[in-house]
Amino acid sequence: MAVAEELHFRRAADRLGVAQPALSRAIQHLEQELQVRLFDRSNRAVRLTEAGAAFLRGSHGIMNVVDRAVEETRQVDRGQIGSLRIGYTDMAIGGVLPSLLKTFQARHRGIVLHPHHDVTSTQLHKLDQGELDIGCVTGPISRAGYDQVPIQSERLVCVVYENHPLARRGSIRLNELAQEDFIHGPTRDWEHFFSYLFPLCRRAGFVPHIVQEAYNSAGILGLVACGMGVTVLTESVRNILIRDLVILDLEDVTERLQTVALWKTESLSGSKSLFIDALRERSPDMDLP
Amino acid sequence: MAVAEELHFRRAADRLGVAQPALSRAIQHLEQELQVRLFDRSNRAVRLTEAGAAFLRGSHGIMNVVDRAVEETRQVDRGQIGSLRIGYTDMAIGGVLPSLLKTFQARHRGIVLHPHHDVTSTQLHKLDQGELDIGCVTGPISRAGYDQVPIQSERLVCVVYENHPLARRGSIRLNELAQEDFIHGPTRDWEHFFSYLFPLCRRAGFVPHIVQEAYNSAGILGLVACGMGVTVLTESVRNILIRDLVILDLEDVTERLQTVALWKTESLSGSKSLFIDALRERSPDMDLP
DNA sequence: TTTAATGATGCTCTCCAGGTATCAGATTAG
DNA sequence: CTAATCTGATACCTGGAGAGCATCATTAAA
Repeated sequence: MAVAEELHFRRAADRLGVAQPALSRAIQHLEQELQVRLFDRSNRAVRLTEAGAAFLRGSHGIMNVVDRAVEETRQVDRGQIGSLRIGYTDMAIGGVLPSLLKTFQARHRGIVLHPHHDVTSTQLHKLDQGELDIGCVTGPISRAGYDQVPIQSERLVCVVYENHPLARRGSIRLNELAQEDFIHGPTRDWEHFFSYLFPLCRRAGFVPHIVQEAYNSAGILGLVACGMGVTVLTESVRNILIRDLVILDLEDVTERLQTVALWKTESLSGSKSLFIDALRERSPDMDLP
Repeated sequence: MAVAEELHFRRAADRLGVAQPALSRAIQHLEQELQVRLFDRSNRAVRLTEAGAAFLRGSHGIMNVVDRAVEETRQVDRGQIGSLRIGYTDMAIGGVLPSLLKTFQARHRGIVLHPHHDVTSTQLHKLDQGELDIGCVTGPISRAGYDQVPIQSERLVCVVYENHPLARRGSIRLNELAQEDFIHGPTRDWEHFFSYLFPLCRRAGFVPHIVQEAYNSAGILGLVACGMGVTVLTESVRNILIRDLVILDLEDVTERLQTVALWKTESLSGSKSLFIDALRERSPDMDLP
């Protein structure tokens, strides 16, 4: 490229910081390898052949592609560009996660976020399989080879329909629900949530009488609104405004449902650690039991 | 790329035909130069980092661009692709040149032809300046550093309007035009053509009485059709059918107007010599005086 | 505990790229 | 017409990058 631009071996060699003979031979080797004459050179003048001009264009292209590849690699390494597959539960997406994703996205335009809605157990499986980079699950989780950061901690609340006898109370105690019909999520999928809720009910002296299982939070709330029963969910449901529903605090339940971000300790890539940094920054004081 | 595909240094080294330590160090050097870790390698497993995956994609791109640059360069060298700037005169474009360009184009799809309409003197100038690759001019031309091939040789004919006294004759002698009004092209530009015609008239005993100059062949024929005068052109005007015009042979003019293709002897590129080969093939027996 | 597998490291040697000096051909100066 | 100058090519030599061999270090499997 230097010779093509200077059309003068000595000047090109000066520009490249090598001696002129070295450059002459370099060009000779190149021509030999390509089996194409790139320069017409008499003792007095150097000119590009047509093929040489074509190769000059090609060389510019090569330099561009190489530079871009290197630059992109470095950016990926620094996490400036990349992609993250992030799992989330109903609680996570109903709580802090949306604003968290939004601010992260605004700060790191080059990172493409791929959110996946899955319950905790599915997310754990996908993390194992490498199908997710970060899971946002009901925790805390202690799992070999995984690290976690808490992202939210919610009280439980009771949701009833507007005409329910308890609807005007504002807050109740958990044992007041002993005789109520419960609507809840699918037992198999929501095991992590139930493993929180059921011990609390047992402590309050009853086993919840589940009359209906819905497929997800929205379904549960819909069934509650129809008057088919009540439910206990996390306080993030306050963010969802639904007519005919009333949310009641549970006075005697101080336990909080943790939602944690979870990732394989190994293979901490640039974008992943940037995301985790953002999580840590957001909840510096929140600590796990 | 081999390591990234095999995820195994020894196998990759085998594939590349080098020893494993050499490959290990090559990767180390690459990582050092990029300042980016491309592989996570324990003693038991090799995996691409995210940056490594990015660089693998980049490398594929680089290989493609390099291969394409080399291939394109070779094709240009062989003349399989390229571009040719070809000048032509009214006579050339009225005669064999169109079919010549057409067959050449059909045979060499990769070569882009750029025709430029110019009179002989302009073409010569542009050839000197390197603004044309091949000129098709009124010849023969003897010019240092240039080669030529004849592409057509035409008789002169007289063109008159339909009601002209000579119109029914079919053929005439040149001196019968002694008293006629002549229409002709611009004296300055058509010097090459005039340098043929005027000596013939002088030999026939008269100096043509030019009453009107048009800008080009079409203009001349238009003025002739209007009855403003007659003209002498080459027989290629037979290819242009214009109402109200009659073409007469000139019995006593055996001289022929040569049109030749002309190019700088030096810098014979692939596509240029292919074009010249095609010209030579087309007129193998036509010889210049 | 031993064995096998696998990447990293140390050492040696080769050979290619680069440097210096010079040649060969062409243009310019006087 | 000769000398000077310019410019790319060639001859020869040297140093260092890179290749191979032997071996180490670590880990998983037997």
